[in-house]
Amino acid sequence: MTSARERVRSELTAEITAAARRQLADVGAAGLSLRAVAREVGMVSSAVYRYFPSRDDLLTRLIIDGYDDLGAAAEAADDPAEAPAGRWSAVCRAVRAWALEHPHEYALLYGSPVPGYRAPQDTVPAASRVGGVLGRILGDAARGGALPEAAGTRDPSLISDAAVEVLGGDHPSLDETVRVRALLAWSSLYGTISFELFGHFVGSVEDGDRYFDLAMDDLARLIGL
Amino acid sequence: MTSARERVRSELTAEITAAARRQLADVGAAGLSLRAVAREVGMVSSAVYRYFPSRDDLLTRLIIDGYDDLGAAAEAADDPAEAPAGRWSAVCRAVRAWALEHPHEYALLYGSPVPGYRAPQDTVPAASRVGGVLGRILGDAARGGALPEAAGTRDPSLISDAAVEVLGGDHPSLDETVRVRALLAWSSLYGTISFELFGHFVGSVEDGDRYFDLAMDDLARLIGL
DNA sequence: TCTCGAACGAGAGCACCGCTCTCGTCGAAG
DNA sequence: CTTCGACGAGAGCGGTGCTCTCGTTCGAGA
Repeated sequence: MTSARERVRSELTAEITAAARRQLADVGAAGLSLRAVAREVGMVSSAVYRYFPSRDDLLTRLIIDGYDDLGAAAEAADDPAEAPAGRWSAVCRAVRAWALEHPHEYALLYGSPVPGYRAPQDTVPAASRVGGVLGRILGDAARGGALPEAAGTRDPSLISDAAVEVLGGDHPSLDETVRVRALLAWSSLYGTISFELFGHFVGSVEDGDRYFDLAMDDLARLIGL
Repeated sequence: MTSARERVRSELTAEITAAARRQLADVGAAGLSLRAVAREVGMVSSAVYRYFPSRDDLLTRLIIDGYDDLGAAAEAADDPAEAPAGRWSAVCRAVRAWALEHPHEYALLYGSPVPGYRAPQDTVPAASRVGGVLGRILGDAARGGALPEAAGTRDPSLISDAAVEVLGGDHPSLDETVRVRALLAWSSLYGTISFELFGHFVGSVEDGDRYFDLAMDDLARLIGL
């Protein structure tokens, strides 16, 4: 039921986002210009507004695509047959590799929010894919008996039920203490990558690859994997 | 030996940076407009270029000031008479409090780099003040015997000599393993704050204050404090 | 004390930006 | 076949960073 008009519209939309993606990789989100994107696809700037109501909506599209691309990379790097600690390291390495390959996209996703704070609702499903992978590793480790028994405390006012579900759900090995550590490890992964990418490790860390592996091993131990 | 002209120049420079600081707090770094700053101080835009050669130089000034302000807050929060773990928590809390009070400045410091990657040289001394405080805590803990004996490994290609010096220098309780953990804890502090400030914890962490305290306690234990 | 150059503020202007509006055109649904 | 909506082009508005020029004014050296 797709008319020719709808097809050419979706093709043009894809072409615009592709051009925007290229420009994002070149000059970063701050330098992304809707007019330049229009020039690249051979349009006049006002015509682009038929497809994206504003520059920020175009950026939101790129954010969602970026989350999806990163999430796919993380999912592809996770082999459920491996041991939990190995899975954790592999996924962390994949996230870092993606960030190093797409620094401007990474900055768009995990750096300073760009506009008047983007609408989170649309980006949530794509944004939670990496967290989902990491949570699955934790849950599998718990169900596989790789985690020590926990004290079993549960404090509903600290971590949301949705996050508890993502972090492996209910299990004797999972309590608020290890869930806090899992969230901490999750954000620390991005803290490490951001520091490397944004230059805060310049002058301190000499061998980024080895430092990252050691740091992620420490985080795995922190969680108990 | 300061002529009247020099004095009025430094006063005007301060007035411009103050106006820019206010605008940064209002609309963020991306929305900071040199022309608006000029309007606020009652100048025409071209006159501001007598004091700052470009908008990015003005931003660099704000970055340095921000690092200094944050560093001062961290130093003020550190009481060397306290136990290492308590000092660590206090400094972490101070950094977070500063970030929550100055979200746009924090984003400017630790979010995506703004221009064509700022000149790091000028910002380095101010930027390393918080790291200096945390490193001092680690060194004091080692010299105070609060840390377990370490294996004593030293790998010069992993962490720079300058960073080793900041992280307490040479001591039997300090080896590459705990130094990696200290750097990890350092970046994790900012990873945690950034996730909270940039909205990545929305839907997961319900009680930000308590989560932060628990997470920082975990990091202190990771280092061995 | 006078002079001359440097510092300064103001203004015009350039190229670019996001975004809006209007106006022909063309395709597809009725 | 008609008609209406989607579409691209173009002009234009207000804003931006930045440059250049032009009088003015201040202050250091003669």
